[in-house]
Amino acid sequence: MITIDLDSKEPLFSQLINQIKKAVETKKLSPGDALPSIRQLANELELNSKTVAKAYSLLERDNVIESKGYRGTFVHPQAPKNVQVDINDWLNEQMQLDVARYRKAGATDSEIRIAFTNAVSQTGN
Amino acid sequence: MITIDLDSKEPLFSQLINQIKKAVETKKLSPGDALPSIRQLANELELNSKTVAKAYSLLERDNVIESKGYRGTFVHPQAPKNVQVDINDWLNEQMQLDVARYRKAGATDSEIRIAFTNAVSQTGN
DNA sequence: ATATGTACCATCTGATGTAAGGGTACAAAT
DNA sequence: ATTTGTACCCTTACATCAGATGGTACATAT
Repeated sequence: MITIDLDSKEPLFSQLINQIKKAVETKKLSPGDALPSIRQLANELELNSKTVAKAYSLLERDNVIESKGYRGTFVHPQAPKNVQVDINDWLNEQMQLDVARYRKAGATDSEIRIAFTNAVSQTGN
Repeated sequence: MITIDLDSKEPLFSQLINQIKKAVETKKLSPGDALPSIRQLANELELNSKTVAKAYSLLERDNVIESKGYRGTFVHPQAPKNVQVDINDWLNEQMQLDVARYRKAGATDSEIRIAFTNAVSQTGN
């Protein structure tokens, strides 16, 4: 059902995310459907469980799937809506605008990078 | 007049910038004063000319000094005003706000970093 | 016991960026 | 000829991060 291309430039966890999202779009996965457990899927695809866990946690953040602890992981009730929304698309747009703003103010790319590193690492996440 | 600490964590070009700015603040340097040429200063401080050139070009961008080509480099007429304005202060403030905005939207620090790298490197400088 | 998600610890590889140095060359002036 | 700023080329050392993997452990359930 899910295939992984080890030679792709696309990261493994990202391939997982996109394939699950596509499965929801194409109705191969419906709200409430159970997903394979992290360790199961990792075993089938011969991936590390941490890689699958990363994909799952990001999918859960975007409300595409729902973790129910010891009961397993399921497709989120609003998954069909939420697969359309990609936070990274929004993020890339905003970032382009912000960087353009910094450059227009005369900042060097190097200075912008340093300020960015400060903002991300200084302010705890 | 200018001293460089090779063991400081502060980059050499940055030490140069700050010392020249301070010299303007404390009136040791006045508008119109000639600065040592890039190669001269590099020789005196035993630095690479590229390092001094970097400091000078950043100081010129901030209108603290003024390059007059073959005639040399001079303190900018509005230097006393402009040494007060540090673009990096503004940059750090803005960046903090923007990153906070991204995080509030649910973005991972890793995703934020990737989007940032895209925005800076994809869009030509 | 076994399985669930989750949270830590750690390591490694590859990519990228900064800071700094070194070289070479140019036009425009003295 | 020499000096000015400036613009390229390339290299080195160092740091950080992404991606991925491995191990261990936990509470909560069946």
